[in-house]
Amino acid sequence: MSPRTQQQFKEIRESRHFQIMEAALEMFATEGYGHCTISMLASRAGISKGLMYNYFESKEALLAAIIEHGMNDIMDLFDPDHDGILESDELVDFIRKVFAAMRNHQEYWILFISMILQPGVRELLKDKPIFKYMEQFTAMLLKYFEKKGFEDPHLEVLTLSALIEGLGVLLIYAYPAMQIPDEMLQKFENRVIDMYK
Amino acid sequence: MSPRTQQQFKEIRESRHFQIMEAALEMFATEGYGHCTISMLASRAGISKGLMYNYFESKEALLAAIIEHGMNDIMDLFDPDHDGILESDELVDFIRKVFAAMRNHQEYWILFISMILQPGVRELLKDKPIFKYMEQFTAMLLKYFEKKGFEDPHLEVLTLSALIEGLGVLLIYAYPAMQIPDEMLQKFENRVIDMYK
Amino acid sequence: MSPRTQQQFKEIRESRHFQIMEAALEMFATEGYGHCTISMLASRAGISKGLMYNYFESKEALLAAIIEHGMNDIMDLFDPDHDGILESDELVDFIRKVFAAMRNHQEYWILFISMILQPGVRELLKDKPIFKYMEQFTAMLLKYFEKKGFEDPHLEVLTLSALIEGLGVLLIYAYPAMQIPDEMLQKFENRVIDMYK
Amino acid sequence: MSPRTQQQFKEIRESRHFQIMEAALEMFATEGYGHCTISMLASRAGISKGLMYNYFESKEALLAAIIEHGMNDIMDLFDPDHDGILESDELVDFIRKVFAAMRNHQEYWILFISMILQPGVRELLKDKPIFKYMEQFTAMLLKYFEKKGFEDPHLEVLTLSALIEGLGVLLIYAYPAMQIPDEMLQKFENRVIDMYK
DNA sequence: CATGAATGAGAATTCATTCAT
DNA sequence: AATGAATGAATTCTCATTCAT
Repeated sequence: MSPRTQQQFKEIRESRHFQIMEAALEMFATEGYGHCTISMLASRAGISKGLMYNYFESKEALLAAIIEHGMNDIMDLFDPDHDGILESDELVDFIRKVFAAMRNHQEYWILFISMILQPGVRELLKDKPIFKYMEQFTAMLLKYFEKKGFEDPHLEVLTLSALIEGLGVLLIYAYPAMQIPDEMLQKFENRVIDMYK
Repeated sequence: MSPRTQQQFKEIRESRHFQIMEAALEMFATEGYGHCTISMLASRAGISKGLMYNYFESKEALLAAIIEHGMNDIMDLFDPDHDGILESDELVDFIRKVFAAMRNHQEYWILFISMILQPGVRELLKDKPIFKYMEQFTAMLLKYFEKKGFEDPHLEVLTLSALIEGLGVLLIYAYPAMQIPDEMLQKFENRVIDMYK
Repeated sequence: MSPRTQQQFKEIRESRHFQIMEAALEMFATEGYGHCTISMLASRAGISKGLMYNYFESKEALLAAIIEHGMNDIMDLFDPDHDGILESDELVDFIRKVFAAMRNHQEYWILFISMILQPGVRELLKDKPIFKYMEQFTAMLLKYFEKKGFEDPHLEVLTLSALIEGLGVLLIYAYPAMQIPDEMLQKFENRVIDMYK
Repeated sequence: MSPRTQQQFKEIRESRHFQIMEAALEMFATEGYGHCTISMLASRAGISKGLMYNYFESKEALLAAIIEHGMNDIMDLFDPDHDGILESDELVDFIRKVFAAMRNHQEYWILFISMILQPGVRELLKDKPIFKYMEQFTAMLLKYFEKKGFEDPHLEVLTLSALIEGLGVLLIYAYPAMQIPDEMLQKFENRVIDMYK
C-alpha cells in the first residue's frame, strides 16, 4: 500500500489502456467498427473479454476514447495549449501541418473519416470536442482568406477542405496496401501549398 | 389461366422491387448500412419482413442490388452504351457530368462513398463492374493529361480525384440537412473547370 | 352444368390429386419430409403453391394422404376386401407377397420406414389404419407360428420382422443409387422362404 | 493469473460439453432431430440458448459431435486401438459384441439409424469415419464367410446385416416405451449366433 | 486485477399458410 | 380453379455485457 505500489498500479492501468486502444484502433480501421466484436478486440489486445470492461465501459466508450485520444494528438500540432484557439499567420504552415498529421497518424484519419461518414456514428461524435475544433479550423481558414482579400473566401475553404478530405478518402481507399507513393504525396502537398502561397 | 395475368405479376414485382430499393437506399444513406435492420427496411418500405426475402436473397444482396442499380444510372451518363468504353475529348464536359451526377444522385454518392470506406464492405464490392469503371475513369483521365502535355499527369489525376471525392465527403457530412448551398456547389464546379480549361 | 362437365371436373381433380401425391412421394423419399418445402413440392408437381391447398389442407395432410394411399395399395395385396382380416394358410405366400410389395412399391417402403422412424411423425401416424394392419400382421404371424407348433412363436415373429425391416433399411440406405442387385434380392427372398418352408 | 485456474475452466467446458451432448442425444432420439429446436435443447440441458453456441457452432455441429462421440464409443468395442483394423476370428464373438453394443448404447443406435435414413442427413455423415468402419465391417464379414467356404458370402452378409439393422428398427419403433423384453432380445441374439455357429 | 462462462435481447432468415385477384 | 404475392410466427444464430470465482 506504499505510494510506489499505487504508482505502479496506475502505470499498469495506463499501459493497458493504451495497449487496448492501440489494438482497437488498428482493428477498427482495417475491419470496420461494426464488424469488430469485443472478443476480437480483446484477443488482439491479448487480454480477456471481461477485462475490457474494466478499462472501458462499453464498445462505444472505447471508440470514443480512441477518437478523443487520437484527435488530441493531432490537435497538439495546431493548438498545443488546448485552449481551443487556432491561429496561423501562414496558411502554408498550416497546410504543412495538416499533411504531416495525415502522414503520421494515418490510422486516425482513416478511422475518423470512416466514422464521421457512418451516419449512426455521427450522433455519437456530435458533442465531442473534435467537432468544435473542426468548426474552428473552418472559421480560421475563412478569416484567413477574408484577411488576404480572396474574392470568395467560402469557396476557398470549400476547395481546400475538399482537397484535404479527398486525399484522405483516396488514402483510405488505398489502405492498407498503400498504393500512393510518398513522392506523389509530397508533390500533392506542394501543389496545394502552391495554390495558396 | 390466372385471374392475374403474368404481366400483372411482373408489374407488381417490378414496382415492389423499386419500392424496396428506394426505401432502403434512403435508409442506408441516412442511418448507415450496418445500423439498418431488415425490420426497419421492411417497415419503411411498408411491407412485411418476410416479403423482403421474396425480393432479395439477403440484406447484403439488397445492398448489392442498390449499388449496382445506382451505378448503372450513373454510368449511363458517361458510358450510355454500357460497352465499357469511356471517352471524353473535352475534360470540361466530363467534369460537368460528374458534378451533375453528384447533384442528381446524391444518395447514391453518399451510399457508395460510405460503402467503399467501410473496410469489410470493400470485399463485397470488389468484383462489381463499378470498380472496372473507376479504373477506366482514372486511365482515361491519365491519358487525357498525357495527351495535353501536363508535366505530371499522375499528379493531375490525384488532384482532380481528391477534389471530387472530397466534395463527396463534405456533402455526406452535410447530409441530410444540406448545408452547402447550390450556388456554392456551382461555384466549386466552375472553379474545378477553370483549373483544367 | 351438364353431368358430363361435373364428371370432367371430378376427373381433373382426381388426376391432379394423384399428380401431386406422386411428385411429393418421390421428393419425400429422396429429400426427406422435413427438408421439402411446399414451394418445392408445388414446383415439382408443376402447379402453384396456392393450388396445393386446394387439394390438401396442409403439408401434413398431404403426407398422411400419401401414406394412406400407398398403404392401401399394399394392403390390397394382403387384404383385397379391406375388411381388416388377414389370413394366410401358407406363410410362403405371404412372404412372397411382402417381397413383391417391397420391390414394386419401393418408394412407399422408404417413405414409410423413414416416417415411422422419425419420432415426431409417429404421433401423426399413430391412428392411421396402417398400424392396425401392422398389428394384424404380427398377430397373424404369431397365430401361424403357434399353429405350426414353433417352439417360440414370438421369437419367430421377431426374426421374420427383423429380416424384412432390415432389408428395408438396407434398401433405403442404398437408395437411390440402387446397389443391391435384383438377383441378390431374389436370393434373399428365397433364403427367407427357406427358413420357414 | 486468474481466480479460476485453467484446469477449472477446462473442467467446466468438458462437463458442459458432455451435459449438452447427453441432453441432446436423448432429445434427438425421442423427438427427432428435425423437431428439436436449439431452444428446446438448451432448456433441456438447463442452459441458455446463447451458451449452446459457445460449445457448438451450430445444431448440425452438435449432431455431428454426438454421432462422432457415440460412434467412437461403439468402435472401441470392435477396434480398441482405433487403428482402423477390425478382426474377428470368431464371428460369434463379433455378433455378441454387436448385440452388446445395441443394448448398451441403444440411444446411439436409434439416433444413428434414424439419421442415416433421413436422406438429407446422409450427406452430412458421408465423410465421417463411421462409414469407413461400416465398409470395413462388411468387408470383414465377407472375408470371413469366404474363408469359411459359404456358398454365397454376399448373401450371408446381406442376411446378417438385415437381421441386425432390422432389430435396430424394431427397437426404435418400440422406443421409448420399450416393448421388446430383454429375455426376447437374448433369444434373438442366440438365434442369430446359432445361424452362424 | 483477471478470466471466460453465461446470459438474453435482438438480428437475419425460413416457410407453411392465407388471400386478393 | 389458379396464381404467386404477402404475412408472421418460429427458428437459427450473434454479440455486447454481466458475473461467479
